Amino acid sequence: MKEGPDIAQIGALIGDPARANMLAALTGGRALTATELAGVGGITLQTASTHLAKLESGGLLAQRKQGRHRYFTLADEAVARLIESMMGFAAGRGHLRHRPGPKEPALRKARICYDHLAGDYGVRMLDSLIASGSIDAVGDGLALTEKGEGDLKRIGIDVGSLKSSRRPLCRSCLDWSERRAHLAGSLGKALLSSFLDKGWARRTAESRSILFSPEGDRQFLKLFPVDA
Amino acid sequence: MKEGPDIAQIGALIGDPARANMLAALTGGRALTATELAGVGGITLQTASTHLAKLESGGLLAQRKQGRHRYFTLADEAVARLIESMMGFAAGRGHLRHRPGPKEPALRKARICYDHLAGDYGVRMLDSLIASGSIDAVGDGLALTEKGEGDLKRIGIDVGSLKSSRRPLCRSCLDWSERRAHLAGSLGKALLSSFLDKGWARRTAESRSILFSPEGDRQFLKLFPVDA
DNA sequence: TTCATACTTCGATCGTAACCGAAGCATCGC
DNA sequence: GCGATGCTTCGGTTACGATCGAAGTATGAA
Repeated sequence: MKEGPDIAQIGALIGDPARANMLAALTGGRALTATELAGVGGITLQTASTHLAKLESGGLLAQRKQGRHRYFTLADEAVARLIESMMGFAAGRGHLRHRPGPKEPALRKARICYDHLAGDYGVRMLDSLIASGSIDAVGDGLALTEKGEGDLKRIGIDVGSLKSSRRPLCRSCLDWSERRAHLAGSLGKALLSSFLDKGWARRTAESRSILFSPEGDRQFLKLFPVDA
Repeated sequence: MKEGPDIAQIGALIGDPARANMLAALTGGRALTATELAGVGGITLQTASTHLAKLESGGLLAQRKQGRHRYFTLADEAVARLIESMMGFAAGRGHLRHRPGPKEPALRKARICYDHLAGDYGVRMLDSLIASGSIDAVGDGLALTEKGEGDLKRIGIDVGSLKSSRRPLCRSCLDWSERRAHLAGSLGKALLSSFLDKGWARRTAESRSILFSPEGDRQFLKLFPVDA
């Protein structure tokens, strides 16, 4: 009867709409203050405070006080993966808060998923990397090929240093808007960082969407063609 | 604000202890009646009935009426994966309903995880398959090698027919008791089935544990040696 | 020191959902 | 037909937790 991990606790933590909204907002990867999170949760600061305390003691959030602000982030990448996988699941069941129409077109085109690129552009990038033979889709997983390592070095990404990290290089992550996989893992992070560094795109202050500049858009589409 | 899938709904569904227990029980893969599920949930039949109705309308359960019984199963494999991934997550955080000690040794040794083998034996099997070169662990995923295909045929598993299925052949699944990966996917299912068919092991009526016969135990350990 | 901002804690209200007893259907065996 | 079993629906109670106003604490700015 009472065997195994307690799913109900974390289910209940995520099960409150206000808390779920906060967690989803933090999936954007950047640290947010209690006041900001109260905003996305649609609740007052007092209520948010108790919610945040619960989430923290439940191990889902980490906080870092800085001056009189209190910045919250997801506790680690495992939490981010859990939230994303629940999003993918919910999207597949049609549990949408919104009509799935093109209500937030920028968000569907390109957004940040914890630390890597998601949305139409994220899916396109992975498709293109697979089509060009830079990444092998083998079974359920992804693996970088030698050709891919060379190609990436050419656009300024040093795969060697990424390999030394404990975190997997390539990981596939289900995209809730496209319902297809995009590239996560340390390589996914490095690629997004490089786009931002190059000035091709920038993060927005309020939302999780990634805005490409006209020039960045052109470069991105050239670098990751479909039907390659 | 209101963008994306609704995590809170499914979180709330899983967040109730009675419902969580039922879902965890159904992770055992076999269909259970409403009365049985009431038992694992620790509630009366009436209460269970309303819970089950909610889970079904939430898309987590499927039911099949047979005579005057009503059999419930998880709606599909995606639900099973979600539950398992939440279990893995909860175990990693120390959210245990039980002390993590060897309280249920049989369960930790070998149990069913939806339709494949988990626990110490499940992890051992995958380790051994990788060590012998039957399965390649590449990046985040698993892939069957040619050698593996031959080895499996020799113990009576026709990989060809499995390949034709839409379901992935190999998938890695995080084991919550061992905190390491075991083999899921259609191959994981086929392997467990073959053990049961051969009479090496049998499922228990009440729990998710898999009981190996003395002879089956011997054969299994011989077939999947460690330090091979 | 004083005021303002950021946040937490307290206290009280309120709504919802979990729960079970009892009654109502449906199906099976006879 | 009859009773028994498996399950659902109804009604009413209860308990928990989400919520916010108000007051309290901490940090920074003037």
